[in-house]
Order: sequence, then structure tokens, then C-alpha cells
Amino acid sequence: MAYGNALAALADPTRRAVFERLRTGPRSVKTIAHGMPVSRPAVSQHLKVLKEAGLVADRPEGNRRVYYIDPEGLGALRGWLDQFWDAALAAFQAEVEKSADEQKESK
Amino acid sequence: MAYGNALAALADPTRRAVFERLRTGPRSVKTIAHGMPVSRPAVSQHLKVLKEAGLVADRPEGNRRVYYIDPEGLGALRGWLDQFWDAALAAFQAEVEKSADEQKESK
DNA sequence: ACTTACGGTAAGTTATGGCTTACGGAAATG
DNA sequence: CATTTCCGTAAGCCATAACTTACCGTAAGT
Repeated sequence: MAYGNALAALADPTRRAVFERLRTGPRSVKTIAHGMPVSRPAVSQHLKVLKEAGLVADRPEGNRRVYYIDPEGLGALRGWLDQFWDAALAAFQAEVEKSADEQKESK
Repeated sequence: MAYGNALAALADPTRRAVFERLRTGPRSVKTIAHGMPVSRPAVSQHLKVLKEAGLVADRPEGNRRVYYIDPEGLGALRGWLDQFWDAALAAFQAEVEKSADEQKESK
């Protein structure tokens, strides 16, 4: 269920941009919002969603709040994806062979 | 940019359920829709979105259309996630140590 | 040929969610 | 202690998107 919230959180382009800004390291809200096409409160709301999804965590630093990526949500996503990876490759390979057979038949 | 569409496609719970039904192997639209809380046309619309995101592919089989998972979209997602994984772990570890230092200081 | 099964598309309705402005509180600065 | 900086929350607006029903074409059965 955890990966569901993570997927929903990362679906929005703006929120994903917020998340991607944390890839290089921890940042304050101000520096995250700087240069973004939306207002600072909007960024705060996005951070809240990301936090609830387990994708980011935050720490108070004096006047500011510093956000950073939380591996928990990221790990849940990876685990969910890996469930599909092997099965998907096998199924896809079978389809390729099936279409190759049809090619041969129609000759 | 491909991972963006994939994330958006998998964000919706119903559409994700459709996708997850293909994990065990190829299926027709009818069998996918069977037992779902939404109508069959809704399932068709979800399949269209998944297909445009590169997450599924389809093949005609007589009267029916059989859908199966396409590794392309899945792979794009994995690649994008991996970009964050190492950086996230390192950053998170640094935060843990920082909070441990503060504990020691306040003693 | 008629009928049934299958599935994609169109049109219309409704709920959700992302944005803005306005406000409030807490910590630094002077 | 007044002011400024930083950030979160509330209220309201509006666009998007996930449904529904209705309809259409195509392939299989009888």
C-alpha cells in the first residue's frame, strides 16, 4: 500500500520536480521553491504530500526546515517494481516469439 | 520524460489494479475487467493510457485483444528510480549521524 | 444471414487535486 | 522589543481526469 502513495505523489510533474531537486542533497524550502513556476506555499503543500508518502523527511535547522530524500518510500517503490520485472521480461519474450511464428506461417 | 507518463499512469489505483492483473501473464480485456469495480469501457480507457505510457502492449487474437506488460515503460521507471537510490541512501545516512551528534551534544 | 460476443470510442457528469492569496506562528536580526 | 525571514495552514477557484451510458465495427458461432 505504501507504494501507492509514492506513485501518486510522483505523478504530478511539479511535485516530481520538487523531489528531483533533493537528489543532489538536503535543501531548505526557500531554495527548493527558488526559480519554480509555482508559489512557495504550493511547494510546501507538495512537500507535505511527499512526506506522507515516505519519500522525503525533514529536520528543523534554526529558522528553516531542511528536506531530504527518505529511502523508505523509494525502497517500497523499487520492491514493487521488481515484482514485475522478471515476469514482464518473460512474457514479452514469449510474445516476440509468437509473432515470429505467425510471420513464418503466413509465408 | 517517458517515466513521467508511466508514473502518472500507475498513480490511479484502478488503473494500477488493471496493470497488476497482467503480472501473471497475458489476458483479454474481458478477463481483466471481470470482477472489477468499474465498467468494461473504463478498463479499455485505462488500457489505452497504460499503452501510451509504454507499460503494456496488445495483440489481436481472433475476436479478442490480449494485453501484456511491456518492459519498456517498466525499464524507464527503474532507471529513473536508480538515479536516486544511491544519493538518497548517502544523504539519509548523513542525516542519521547528524541527529546522533545532536543527541550527544545535548547531554 | 442472423445473432451473439468482444472491445474501442464519444459525450456528458462529477469529484478530485493543484494553484493562489491571505493569514499566523516561530526563530533570527537589528 | 520591534522587525524581518522562514514556513506551514486555510479557504476558495478551476481544470483535469475517472467514471457512466450509448453507440459502433468486427469476428465467431448457429
